[in-house]
Amino acid sequence: MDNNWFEEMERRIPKGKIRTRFAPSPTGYMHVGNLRTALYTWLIARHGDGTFILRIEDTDQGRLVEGAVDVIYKTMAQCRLDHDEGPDLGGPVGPYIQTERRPLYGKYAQLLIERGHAYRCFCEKAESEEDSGDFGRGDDPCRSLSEQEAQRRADAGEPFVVRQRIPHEGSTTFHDEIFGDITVENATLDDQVLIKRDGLPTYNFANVVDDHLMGITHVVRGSEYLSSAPKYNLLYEGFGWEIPKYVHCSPVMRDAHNKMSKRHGDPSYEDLIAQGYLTDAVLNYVALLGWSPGGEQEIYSLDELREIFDLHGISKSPAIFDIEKLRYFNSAYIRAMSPEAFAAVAEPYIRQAVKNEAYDAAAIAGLLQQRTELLTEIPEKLDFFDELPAYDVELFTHKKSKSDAASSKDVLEKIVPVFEALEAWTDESLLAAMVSLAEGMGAKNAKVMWPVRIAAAGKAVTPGGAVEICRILGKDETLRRLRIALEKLA
RNA sequence: GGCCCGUUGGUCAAGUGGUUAAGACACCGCCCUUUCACGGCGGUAACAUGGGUUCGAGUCCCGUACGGGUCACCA
Repeated sequence: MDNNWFEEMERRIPKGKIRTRFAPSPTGYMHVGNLRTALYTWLIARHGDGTFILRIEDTDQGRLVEGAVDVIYKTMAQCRLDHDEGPDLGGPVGPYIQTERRPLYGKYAQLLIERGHAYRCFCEKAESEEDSGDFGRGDDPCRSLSEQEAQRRADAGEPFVVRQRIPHEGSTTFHDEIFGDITVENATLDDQVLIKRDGLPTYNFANVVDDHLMGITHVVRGSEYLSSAPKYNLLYEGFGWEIPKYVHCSPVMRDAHNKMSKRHGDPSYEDLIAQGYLTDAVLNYVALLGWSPGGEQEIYSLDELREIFDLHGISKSPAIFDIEKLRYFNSAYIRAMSPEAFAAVAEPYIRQAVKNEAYDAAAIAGLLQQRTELLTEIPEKLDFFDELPAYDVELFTHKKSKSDAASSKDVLEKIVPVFEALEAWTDESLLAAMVSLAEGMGAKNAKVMWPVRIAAAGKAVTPGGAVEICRILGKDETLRRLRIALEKLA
C-alpha cells in the first residue's frame, strides 16, 4: 500500500472550522424533510462561521434521474442556502460527486482488509430474504477465508463484495447530539457490505470515507440511519479516524403513521411554491417543524435563524406537517411585505383574472395584501373586475346594515346623481359622498356602503369595500354598474 | 420477530424535581367594522399507562401499551 498517498489525503483535510455537508442522492425531488435537513445543515455551518458543502451521492446506478442535480441546485439557490464547496464550485477535497471518487473507496476498503476489519466475500448475491438474514451475522463462510485464498480468488477474476468484519463479542456505544448515547451488542450487527459487486461503495461506506476526507464535523441526517450508526463507529475505529458529531433528525410525517412522500402525493418544495407559498414562509415553517428556539417568537428570517440556531433544540420525535399552519405563516409573510414587494409578486396572479389594463394592478394589490393567504387564491377574488357577474337581487338583503331591496333602491337612486356630480374620483371624495348621504338619511354608513358595493361588484365578498372598489372601477364603469342594479331593483 | 428509538391539547411545541402545565395554528364566542379579512379580547382542549425513588415527578428509574426505524450488493 502506498502510505504516501494516504498521508497526502489526510493532509488535504481542512481543520479547525465547522464543516457540514448536505448530501442528497439525485432523485429529482426535494421533499420537505430533505429541505429541512438541508436547512439545519446550512444553519449549523453558518451559525458557526463554518463551511457548507454540497455533495452528490449517486452510488446507486439503478436510480439515476435525469436533471435531478439541477433541481437540487435550483432549490438551494431559491432558498438562499448557498454552499462553499460542491460539484459546481469545486474545493480542496473534491471531487464532490461520489461516482467520480470511485477509486478512493477501493483503496480505503483495501486498507481495512489489510487491518483485518473487512474481508472479501465471494458468495452469490442473496436471493431471498431468508438467505440475507443469516449471512453476515458472522456465519458468512468467506469471513474465515485466509487472506492468501481470498487474494487468489480475486486475482482469478472471481466477483466479490467487501464486507465489514464486525466483532462477535462486546458492545459498541455511539453518541448522537440529539439522542444521546446508544449502546448495542455487536452480535446484533451484521457484516454489512462496504463495496458492492459493481465496485462502487455502499452509502454507509462512502459516507464514512467522504465525511472524513472532507473534514466534516457535523453529520446531519435522518433518524432512519440511527440503527446503522454503531457500525460507523467501528469503521472509524478501524481507520483510526476521529468520529464527527452526529445529528439525527426524526422524519417529517404526513400523518401519525406515514412519512411525507411523493407516492402519497405530498408536496415537494417546488409544489409548494407552485401552490402559492412563499419561499421564506416555507423555510420558516420547516425550520420550526421538529426544532424550537424556546421562546414565544415564531416568525424568523433566515438571518435570524442563522443567529439563534442551536441544534440542541431539535426534537427526538417525528413532527406532522400541518399545511394549515404553513398557510398561516404564508399569510403573515405576505402581510409583512412592503406594498411594492407584494405588488411585484402578486401582479402575475392579478393579471390572470384582470385583463383590462385600465385597472391598476398595484392598486388592486393594495386591496389584496391584508387578505391573501396564498398567491394562487388571488384570481378568484378578482373575477368581478373585467365583467360584472350575474347576481341575484337577494344580495342586497343584509341583516347587519338593515339593507334590503327597497332600501338599496332608495340609496342607489340617491347616490347616482351625487357620483355623477363628483369631480374628483378618489377614496376621500367617494367616502365623503357616501357618508354625507348616510347622514342626510339619518342612517349608518353601512346602509349606503352595502348596496353600493354589491352593485359595483355583483358579489358578496370582495377585497376592499365600496370606496376602494368604486375608485378602481372608475367613474364611468361604476355608474354603469349602479344603473344596472337600479334596473334589477325596479 | 430481534435490536434501537420515541410518546405534553386535533397539530407544532415550551418545560430539564416545586408552574394556576407557556405560546402558536385550527376551532368556538365577543368586539371593531362598508362585506370578507386584518386587529383586539376571551373560551374549549394535553403530560399514553402501571409501579417505584422523593417531602414533592410532565421532569429520575423499571415494567406495559401504542407508534416509528432497522434487520439490502437502496440511500
